[in-house]
Order: sequence, then C-alpha cells, then structure tokens
Amino acid sequence: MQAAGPLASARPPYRIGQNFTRGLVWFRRDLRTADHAALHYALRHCARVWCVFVFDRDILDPLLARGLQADRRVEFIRESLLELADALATAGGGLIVLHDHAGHAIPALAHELDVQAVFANHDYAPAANARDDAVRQALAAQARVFFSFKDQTVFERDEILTGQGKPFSVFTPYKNAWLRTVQPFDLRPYPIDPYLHALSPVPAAYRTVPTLGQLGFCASNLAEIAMPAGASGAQALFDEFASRIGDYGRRRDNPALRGPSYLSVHLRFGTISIRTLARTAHETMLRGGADSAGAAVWLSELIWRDFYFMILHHHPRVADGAAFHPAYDAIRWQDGETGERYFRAWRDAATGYPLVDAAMLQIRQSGYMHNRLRMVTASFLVKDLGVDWRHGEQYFADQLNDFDFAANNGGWQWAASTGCDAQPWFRIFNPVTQSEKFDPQGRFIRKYLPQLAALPDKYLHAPWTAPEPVLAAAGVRLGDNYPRPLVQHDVTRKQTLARYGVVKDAGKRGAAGMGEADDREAAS
DNA sequence: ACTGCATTGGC
DNA sequence: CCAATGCAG
Repeated sequence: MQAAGPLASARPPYRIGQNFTRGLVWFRRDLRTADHAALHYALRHCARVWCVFVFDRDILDPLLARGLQADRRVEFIRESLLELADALATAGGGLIVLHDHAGHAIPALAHELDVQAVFANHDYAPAANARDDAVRQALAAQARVFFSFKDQTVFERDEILTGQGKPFSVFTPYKNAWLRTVQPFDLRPYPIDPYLHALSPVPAAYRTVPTLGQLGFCASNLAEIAMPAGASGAQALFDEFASRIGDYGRRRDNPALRGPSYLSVHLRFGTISIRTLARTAHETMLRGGADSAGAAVWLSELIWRDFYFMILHHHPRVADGAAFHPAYDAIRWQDGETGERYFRAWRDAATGYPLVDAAMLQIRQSGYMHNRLRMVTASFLVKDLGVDWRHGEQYFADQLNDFDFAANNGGWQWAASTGCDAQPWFRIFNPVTQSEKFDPQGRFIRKYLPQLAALPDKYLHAPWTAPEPVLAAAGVRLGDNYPRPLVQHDVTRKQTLARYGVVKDAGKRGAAGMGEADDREAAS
C-alpha cells in the first residue's frame, strides 16, 4: 500500500522539519479557525499563509446530475464558509473560494501563489484519499510538498490496536482500549491565535463566495429547520448541550425529547473540533458527579465515530458496496417489482407502521433522523421488507445533513447484520415494540402524522389493531388517510430468518467460491 | 442460533 | 503458546 504522505504514519505532535516562506491551507471538512491541525502547522511553519476552499465539481456535479438541486448540505457549507471567510479576513487573511475540480484546482492555485507547501487534514474515505494522492503527486511534480494531519478523529488508523497488534473489529474492546489510551494531550486544542500574524491578505477578486445559483443549486429549507450553520452555530448548540449532558444517557433513546446534541452535522463539516467535544465529555466523565454517567454515554458515541473511520481505513472495499462479511453478499434480497414497491413505500413514509413513517418524514423534511430511528427504519427496510441494505444506505447518503460515508455504511451494515460488530442476524426489531418502548406517549408519531393524533396511545403504534369505531372516532381511515400495514411483521420476520439462514448454511458448507475464504473456516 | 475479543488454565 | 470458556453486539 502506498504511503499516504510524509506524515501519514506519524502521531502528533508532528515534526515538519523545515520552514517555508509561503504555504497554503486547503479547507475541506474542517470549516473553522479554532483548534485546527492543518492551520496550526501552516501558520507555525510558513512566513505567509493563504487559505482555500474548493466547491469540488467531482462531488457536486453528480448530485446535480441526479436531480438533487436543493441540497441542505451545500447550503450549510456555503453559510459556514461565509463565517469562515469573515473570521480569516478579521484575522488579517482571507479565504479563496473556488468552484472547480479540486484535483487540478489545488495544484494550479499552488503554482499561481508559488507556495512551497500545502497543508490539509486527512480524510478516511477511499475517494478522498485517491483525490489527495493525486494532488500530492501533482504538487510533487512541481517540487511542492503536501502535508496532511489527523484532525477529525481523536485516534485513527493504527493508533488503537489489540494486544496482538491488530486493528479491532468489535466496538466494546476497542472503546476500552481507546479509554485506556487517551491522555489530556490527545484532546488538547491546537493553538491558532498566537500565530495568526502569518495569514496573508487575499485580493478581493478571489474572495467571493459563489451563490447557490452560481453553483447550480437552489435554496433548500435549511433556514426553516433551525439548524444554525458555521462555527457560531456549532458553539451555540454545544453550549446548550453541555448544560444537559448529564441527561444524555436517560433521554437519548426517546425521539420526542431533546436528548441528543444535534452536533453531528457540525462534526461532519468540522465547524467544531472533535477534541473540543471529546475533552468536555472526558473531563465531565472523570470528574464524577451527576453529569458523569451521561457524559460517558455521549463519549461512547464519539468513540463510535473514531471506530467507524478506523474500520473504513482498514477495509476500504466496503466503499465499493461490499458487505464487511463477504458471505452475506450471497443473500437474495427482495428485488424486482415488489422490491421497488417496498422501497418506495419505505422512502415515502407509507409503510403503515407509524414510527417508521414518522421517522421517514423527519429525514425528508429536515435532513436529520434521530439515531434510534435510524436503527428502526434500517431494520424495517432490511428485515421486514427484505430490501438490500445498500438502497437504504444510498437514500440516507442523499438525505442526511450529517452524512458521512464511514458512519452511514457502518450503521447500515450493523442493522443488516453484514458488518463488523453487527447485531446478530437473527435479531429483528419489532417495529411496534420499538414504538411502544421509545415513543410511549406517541409524541413523536403525532408530530409527524397528525392524521393519527386522535388515536388513543394504545392503538397509535399499530392502528390496524384498533376497533373500527375507535378509528372512526379518531378520523382515521385506513387505506385512505393512512396506509394499512405494507407487510405483516410476524410473516416477514420468518422470511428474513430463512433468507439469512441460507447464508449460514452456505458458510457451514465452506466458503469455496466466495473468493474471500476465512482462515478459521479453512482451518476447521 | 453467529462472531470476535479477553481471560483462563492447560501445556 | 494454545484451546476452551465467558461475554457481548
């Protein structure tokens, strides 16, 4: 495997080893000026520093080609960039904003500015790594150097290993090792302010942030959904969450409550640093007291994020659509006309299972879905409707404001039981039980499905079980203003067990022909 | 029912 | 060092 750069295997603090007269910081998913690894090292090692962001046509054009003109994420990025550009300008610099193919725009700009080094924070998705490798080579051909830093995770790649020196593939022991390893240094912010004098002003002609229209996009409903963008939006959300972090463990599983931090989109675009969040969680946990337990649960969620980046780094073939466990790619999913009808019903919130439908309305209307409901809807698509998990993964990729390949793929493979540390294949969520357990008063369901609001709690989770007079009194007309259930859970549950049973039997007969025989099976 | 990690008790 | 066992997703 080709090394990912001069600093790829190093752990912080990095030693750049030389100083430069001119450097360029390439912002990607780290749209802030505080606690920023690449910005920190560039400012410390270059006499003059320019900053750039590229609206990458390699990412945006395919979205447009698929008809996704109103994309909340593009709008979120744009608003966050306005704030980033302001912050850099106030500090004496500026942000160059391009709309181009990053793979050639960065080397071209490096040439134009005649910088000796380009600084960025590294990514873990194979496509991003390929882009960065191409940029590194193009820069090298011009005798310029590309530095890349760990910034969006606390621990990455091979920093957390088992006693045998191998990467973990199960979360809990990984988390235990993570917690044993972490030191205050790992969570310390990168100082920026003392070095800001190196920022170089940017001519006004380069500083214009394109409008959505110039990018080919149109306005989304971002303004309506109360999702403040930029580093200021992240800070406001974090301050508010910090005051209720102790309740996180108790409240996080009920989608009707304000339990989560809602910071996932800010972590996605780096408008706040992971170190800031993890430091608060870790310190609160260690301090003990009323907030300790809640902080520990939340820190676990941040460790999941590191875990999935680490998994993607070591198993990049999942980015080609492969199941983590290849044997599961033998499953025959519900396809054809029925599969398409099932998928559309799921996507369009017409399954007849209220919690599933309410969740699918939440993601469509806001680009957000509560984490518990991501598990419930994923399980329903895969294990009640029998539809290939990749269709659900793609839909979430299109819809989620916080979409991140590593976590989304990991989550779907967890739900489909095809992944590392997945739930057992025979565990199939009951969508009615999940509903009764996690939305007991039906507050979440009633918010998104007002046509069911007058149903008593007892029947809200499964309207088809309500006696006709109860439905009539509530104004619910099944098959008219709310669908009858698309499938019967107890029936499709058995079909799913049979579907996965085929995989189990195939595995027992040996992995011959599967292409990736497992050593243990071959030896046994 | 499956799988992987950690521990333990054997050598 | 290893196989058996316990534990957990």
